[in-house]
Amino acid sequence: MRVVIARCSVEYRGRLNASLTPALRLLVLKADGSVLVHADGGSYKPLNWMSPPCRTEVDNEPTEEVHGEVPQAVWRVIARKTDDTLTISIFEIVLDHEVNLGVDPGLIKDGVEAHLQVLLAEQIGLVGKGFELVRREYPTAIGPVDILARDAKGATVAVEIKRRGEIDGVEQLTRYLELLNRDPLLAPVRGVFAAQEIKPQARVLAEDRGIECLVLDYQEMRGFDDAQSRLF
Amino acid sequence: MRVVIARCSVEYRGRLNASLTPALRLLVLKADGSVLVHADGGSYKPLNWMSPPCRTEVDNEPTEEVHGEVPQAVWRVIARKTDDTLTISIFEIVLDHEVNLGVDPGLIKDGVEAHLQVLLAEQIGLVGKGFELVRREYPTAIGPVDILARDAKGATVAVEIKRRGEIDGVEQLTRYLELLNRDPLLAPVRGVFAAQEIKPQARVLAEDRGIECLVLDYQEMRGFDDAQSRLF
DNA sequence: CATTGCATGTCGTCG
DNA sequence: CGACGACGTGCAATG
Repeated sequence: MRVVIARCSVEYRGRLNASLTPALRLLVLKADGSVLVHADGGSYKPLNWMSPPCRTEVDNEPTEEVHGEVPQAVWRVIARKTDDTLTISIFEIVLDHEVNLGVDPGLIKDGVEAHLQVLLAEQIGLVGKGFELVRREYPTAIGPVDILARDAKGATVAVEIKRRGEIDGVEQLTRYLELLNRDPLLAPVRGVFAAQEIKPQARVLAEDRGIECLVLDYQEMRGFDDAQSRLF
Repeated sequence: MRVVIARCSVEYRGRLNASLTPALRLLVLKADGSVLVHADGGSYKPLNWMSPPCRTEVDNEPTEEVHGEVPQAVWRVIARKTDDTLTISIFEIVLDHEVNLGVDPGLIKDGVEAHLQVLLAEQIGLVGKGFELVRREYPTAIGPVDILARDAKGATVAVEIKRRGEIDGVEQLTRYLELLNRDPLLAPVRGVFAAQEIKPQARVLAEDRGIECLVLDYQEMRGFDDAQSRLF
C-alpha cells in the first residue's frame, strides 16, 4: 500500500464523468491496484476511486497543463474490463509512504439477517401460538422463502424476515405468496412480514394485502437463545 | 486529517458486531471525527469505520490485554446518536502523519439518471413514433413519474427510467400505473420501462404485467443531443 | 425530521 | 461469469 498526501486534481471517465479541481487530498494506492481519493470529510466513500482489477500508468514528465499548471506527475488508472479511467494530476506531494501490510486476516461478523432467521426458526412460537416450522430457506422457482411454517390449525404460513422492513420486502413476500398459493398442496398460504423495525408505509402496504406484521426484538431473541444453550 | 499505519485490532458494536484480529492496517481519522480502517485490498469500503457525527476517546495507558497483548493505546470512537462504538487497539505504529487538508472544493458530476431522463424527454420519439411529451417528473401522490407522454393515438404512457433495470424498478412503475389508472382523465395508462440495461428477471416481470421494455443507448442519445445543439 | 429513491454503490452467494 | 439480494448500505432531495 502506498499512502500519498498531495495537491492534485482528478478526472473520472466511465459510467459517468466526474472531476475534482486541484486541492490537497489523501491518495491511497492499494496492493491490488485500486486507488482511493479521500478528502477530509464525507465518510467513508472516497471522492473518487478506481476498483480492481485495474492498472496504473505513471507519467513522471508530463508536459501538458492541467488547470493552468504543469503537474509534476500524472497517474492514469485504467479499469481492466470497462475502460473506465481515473486520471490524477499531482502538483505537489506532502507525504509519500509505502508499506507492505500483508494479507488481512479479515472481518468476523455476527448479527445479520441470517442470524435473525435462525433465531426465529428456533422460536417459531413468536409468530403465533402452536406454530410449527416446516423449513428455513424453503425453495421456490423465484428464490427461497425465509421460513415456511404451519399454524395451529395446520394452515401454511410464509415468513419474510428483514432487519429493516420496507416496501421492497413486502413486494418480495407478495410474489412468494402468489406463487405458493398456486400450489394446491400448500394453498391457502398466509404471509407474515417480520423485521426488527417496520416502516409505516411498508406496514400499510402489508396490511392492505392481508399480510401480518411482526416486530422482532433481536436482543430478546438472542437472550432466549443463550438461555436455551446454557441449559445443555 | 490524521493518517496512521499501525498494527491494530478493531471491534465494532452497533447494528451488528464485527471484529478484526491484530494486523497492520491503514487508519484514517478525518477532521469531522469519522474514522476508517483500511486493509490492502477490497475497494473502496473500509474493513471497519465510524461515520460522523462521532467523537473519539483516547486511552494512552491501557492496562488490559487485548488478544494476549497490552496495546500501547486504545481509541474508542463513539457515534453521537446511535451509541455504536468502534474500539481500536494499537499495538505498534509504523506511520503517524497529521495534515490540514482544508475544505475540499468538491466533486462535479455529469451523466446520471437525471441526464438520461432529460435526453429521453427530448427524444421522446425513441419510446414510439408520434409520441409527445406531457411532462418530466409528473407528480403523483406516491412520488413523481419520470416521464408522462401520449402515444400517436393520444393514449397516456408512463415511462420509468433506470440506469440498470431491475425488479425494483418494475415494481415502482407498477405502483405508479395502478395509481394513474384510477384517474379517469388519464386511464388507460400503459407503462414503459426504459433502462441502459434490463435484467432478465425484470424483463420477464415487466412483460408479464404488460409493461413494455426499452433499452436505451446513452452514448447514442448523448451524441444525438450534441448534434442537435451544434445546429444552433 | 422522516421518507424516498439513487449509487461509478460494494459485497457475498448461488446457479 | 452473471444474476440477485443484503448492506453497519451512504447520500441527497423532498414533504
